[in-house]
Amino acid sequence: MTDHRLIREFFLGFIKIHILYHAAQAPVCGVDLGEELARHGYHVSPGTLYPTLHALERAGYLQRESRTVHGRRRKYYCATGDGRSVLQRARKQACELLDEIVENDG
Amino acid sequence: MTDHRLIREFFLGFIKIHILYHAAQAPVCGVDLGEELARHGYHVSPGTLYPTLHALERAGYLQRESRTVHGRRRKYYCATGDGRSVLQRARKQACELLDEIVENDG
DNA sequence: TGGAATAATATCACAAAGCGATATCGGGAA
DNA sequence: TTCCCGATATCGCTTTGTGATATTATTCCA
Repeated sequence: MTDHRLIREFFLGFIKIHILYHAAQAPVCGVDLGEELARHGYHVSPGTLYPTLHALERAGYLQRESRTVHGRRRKYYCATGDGRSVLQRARKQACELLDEIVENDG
Repeated sequence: MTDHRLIREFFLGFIKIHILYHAAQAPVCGVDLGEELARHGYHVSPGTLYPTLHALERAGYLQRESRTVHGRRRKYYCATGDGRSVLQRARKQACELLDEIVENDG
């Protein structure tokens, strides 16, 4: 395993939490998410992004809606109630993680 | 995919960051880590924990040392310099994640 | 009106990880 | 020795990650 890959594993969960967060703020489509995540330094290829969206939808955390925007067909995703609870839980656990690992900044 | 499994995916990275953190504080062995993680609500089976330790060691983030404690043979892991840099980076990214997703607590 | 180009999403194929179950290893006790 | 047990290691199967490629659907322009 390359270093690059192992480091990425650390943050795959972060990426999913980001997706849930954005879908809780406003409906978002795949390309939007790809660009938004890239702005945060997470480079996600379509082969990762779309299957992730499908999995989150299957799990009932995202709801999909087809729209045509500028003549392009897009799938917009919005967090469901369940999705928002999971996001809330992720917030809590991320806080706890930080509380612990930041106290001694070695 | 069950909900349980998908939720766990969110936090697998957290678990690895925890491991790196504890190994940066003091040398730790597998059983210690299992118990410590359980205290934080992360239940990690040996089939996950030990391969993870091996991967972190192969990547050069952990250094292993065999010790005999109370007549039992244990492998203690300590974060290397590279491991500490990666941990530092994880801290930074976790902070950024929280800064974003907490600002609007919907 | 073709039909090439483009945008957005979906899928394929392979490598790798997650994990419960099971095996192994090594020291102590008897 | 032999058995036991704590600790670690590995197996086998399922699932995920991902770059590359395909599919779908619309626009543009000769």
